[in-house]
Amino acid sequence: MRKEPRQNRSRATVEAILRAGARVLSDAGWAGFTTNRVADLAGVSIGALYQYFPDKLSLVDAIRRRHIGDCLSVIREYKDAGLPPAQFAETLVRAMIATHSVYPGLHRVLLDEAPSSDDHRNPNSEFEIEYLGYYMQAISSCRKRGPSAADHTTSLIISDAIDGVIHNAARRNKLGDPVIQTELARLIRLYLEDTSDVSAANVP
Amino acid sequence: MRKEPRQNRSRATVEAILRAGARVLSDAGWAGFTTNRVADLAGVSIGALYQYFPDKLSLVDAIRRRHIGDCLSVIREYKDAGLPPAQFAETLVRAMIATHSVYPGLHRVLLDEAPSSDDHRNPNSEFEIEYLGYYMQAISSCRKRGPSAADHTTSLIISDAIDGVIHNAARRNKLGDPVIQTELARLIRLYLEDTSDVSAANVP
Amino acid sequence: MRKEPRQNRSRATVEAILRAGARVLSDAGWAGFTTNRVADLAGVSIGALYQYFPDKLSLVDAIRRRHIGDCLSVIREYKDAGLPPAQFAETLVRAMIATHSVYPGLHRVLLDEAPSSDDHRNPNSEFEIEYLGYYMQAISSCRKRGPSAADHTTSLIISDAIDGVIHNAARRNKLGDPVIQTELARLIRLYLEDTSDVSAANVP
Amino acid sequence: MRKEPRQNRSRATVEAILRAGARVLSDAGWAGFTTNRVADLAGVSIGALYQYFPDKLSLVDAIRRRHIGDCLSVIREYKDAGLPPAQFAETLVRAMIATHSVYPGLHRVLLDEAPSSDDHRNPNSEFEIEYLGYYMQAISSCRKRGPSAADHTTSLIISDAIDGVIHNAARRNKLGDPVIQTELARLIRLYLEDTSDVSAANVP
DNA sequence: GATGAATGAGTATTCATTCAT
DNA sequence: CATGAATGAATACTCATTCAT
Repeated sequence: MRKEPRQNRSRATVEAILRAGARVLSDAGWAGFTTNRVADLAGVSIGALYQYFPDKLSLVDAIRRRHIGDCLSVIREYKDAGLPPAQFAETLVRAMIATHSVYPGLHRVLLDEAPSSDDHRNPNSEFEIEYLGYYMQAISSCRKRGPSAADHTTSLIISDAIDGVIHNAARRNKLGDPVIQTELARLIRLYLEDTSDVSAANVP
Repeated sequence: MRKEPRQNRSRATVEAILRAGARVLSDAGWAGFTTNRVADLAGVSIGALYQYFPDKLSLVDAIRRRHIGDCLSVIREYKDAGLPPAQFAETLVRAMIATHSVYPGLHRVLLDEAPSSDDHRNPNSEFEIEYLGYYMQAISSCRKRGPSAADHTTSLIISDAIDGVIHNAARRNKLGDPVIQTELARLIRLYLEDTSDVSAANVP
Repeated sequence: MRKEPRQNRSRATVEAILRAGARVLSDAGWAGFTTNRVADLAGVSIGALYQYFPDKLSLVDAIRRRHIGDCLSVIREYKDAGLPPAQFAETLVRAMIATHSVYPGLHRVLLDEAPSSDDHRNPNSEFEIEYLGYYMQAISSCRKRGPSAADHTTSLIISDAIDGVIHNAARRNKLGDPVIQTELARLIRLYLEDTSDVSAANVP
Repeated sequence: MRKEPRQNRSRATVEAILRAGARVLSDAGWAGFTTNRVADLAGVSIGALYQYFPDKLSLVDAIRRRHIGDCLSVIREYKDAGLPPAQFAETLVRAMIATHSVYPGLHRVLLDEAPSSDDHRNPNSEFEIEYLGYYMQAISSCRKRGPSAADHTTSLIISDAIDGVIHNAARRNKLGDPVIQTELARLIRLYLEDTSDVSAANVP
């Protein structure tokens, strides 16, 4: 950020810009994300936007930092709870859907479309590593045993399947449908409960 | 399309443009998809491109029509085969991954980023109806029973979970990883085999 | 200037702004001379700058007035000294170099790049008239005779040649080189000593 | 340049842009040099300008390359002629004035104001080295003796004095004045003819 | 008075599309 | 028919200047 907002007025401005930016990204995608449109929607002048964000990329980075923080919070909250698979799946799915409900398209646009200074698309980006790390902890905690090498693959499958279902539900405007939520949770539960998997081989 | 290519040369030109377009969409996304870039890569002049496609949208529509046709073929092929869940899941996943391997990013860009004249995002678009219809047939065929209302939800969950896993694998350059393929198939198989689901309630 | 600074604090503020302005003009040229940058460097707020200077032009005019005053002082000091050509040239060159050493680029930027309300580029500007007038006096005093019409041309040649050599030395970071100083003085001396010139014709 | 003009039409476009650019730089300086203004004056659209020049800097570089070529030609032409000082000075000054007469402000703007990719301001820029090299050859050729280390300083003084007088004459709209030309030539001749200089020490 | 947040006209650059050759 | 030069609306970003606090 170009400069730290000190007065109340400027903090409100920055907040409005971030909200408007998330809205525009979610609704119009990266191609429709123009700085003038964001400023308009935020109700500030284009100059005000550039007081705080030196360029378009830094704005989208700020929006991403905030959104990724939200995503990490969700999984971080349950990673050590030791809930049984049925409850873990149910809780995780509900929380993820809630996180994606305000700006349904935001996650996809931030991860797939929008460019980034730190390349978060990289499988070794800080975000991916932290995110999958939490998932692996959650899985071993859920299965009441120590970590296993195969948990990495399990994490990928679970997080990506959830991602796919939520993202397509958002596309179809069905994020609020309780049947989707129940069935997605069932998909995850069945996968977690099955012990005939490759990971079993690694746990003596 | 502005005019039907009749001569061989014209057909080759159109083919080159479509291939180049798919490549650019897959590699550079909608934001990097410029008509001049496509013409360059296709080895034709920008004027030639506009001979066959009246505007950018008609070009992306043509690319989409072709890609969607490929996707439909995959599921259409197995919808009446009556394979047991394990084999159906295995076969379906393998075929889907193969379909996405030539232009790994194309599917996502076409469905999520690129605008469209006929709104294919619409849950009632021709494509979605046909696609999900095939899935529903495949599911009831797989379960050796007649169709059920709940098969619609099952179709959504399965197709969207596959979509999510494949798309993120592509993003991580892991589309060829056999472990991903096996585990994705297992996820789908477990879900199909479980009969404690809501759909059971709908079948007397 | 918008208002005369009366208190000590105000005078210090104005002084800081003028110094910062000269520094920025010298280092970054007219294109890099922004009011916010000057205010920053001066350690005052942009609002304070606009308290004393109603706009950017008035600021650059104030800087120019001060610099031109310094230049006039140099030549005014020696115009009636009646030094022989060798000493006059030596002294003049040394003093001119000293005057340009604090803000080496300032003179050029003020005269060539920066716009001005009173058009100082105009050959009939107050500054040019006074400056060349002093030169003409110095020349006739140096040659121990009365003024001549041709002294105007001689003044132009001498002042412009000095200007060119000093300005290019500054550009090459060689303003401090004593060889440059010696040779420039020699150039001027030879020209002043030569009596076969047109000016001779004009003095009966 | 972004692409080589092949057809006649495009060669004319590039030529018009270069001429218009030189005119704008000369008349309005770097600060007034806007790409839209250049395109307007050239009678082409802004898009056409960017077909040939990828950005503003590349345009000013092209203008500079051409102008510097002209300057080098002048001195290159006389460097080996072996003319006596009086004629050499006369000829050089006349040619230099002619070169600066089409776009009187251009030289100053290109060397002092406009930024450059290859930093031609650098005393070690290709241009400076070649330019001063020619001057040194011309001086030793003019003095009918071999090269001397002090010729470097002599070159600086002569070229910079000429630069200063021409540039200020241009500023005063007096480039065409024959008295200026005569007197400038005299200044240079006297300096070249004087053998009491430091360079004498280096010639046994 | 002093501050610095906000404004918005102006500038560089891109890219879909047209049309003379 | 094919080519590629030309067009110009749209978009990112800057900076002189104002004014609420």
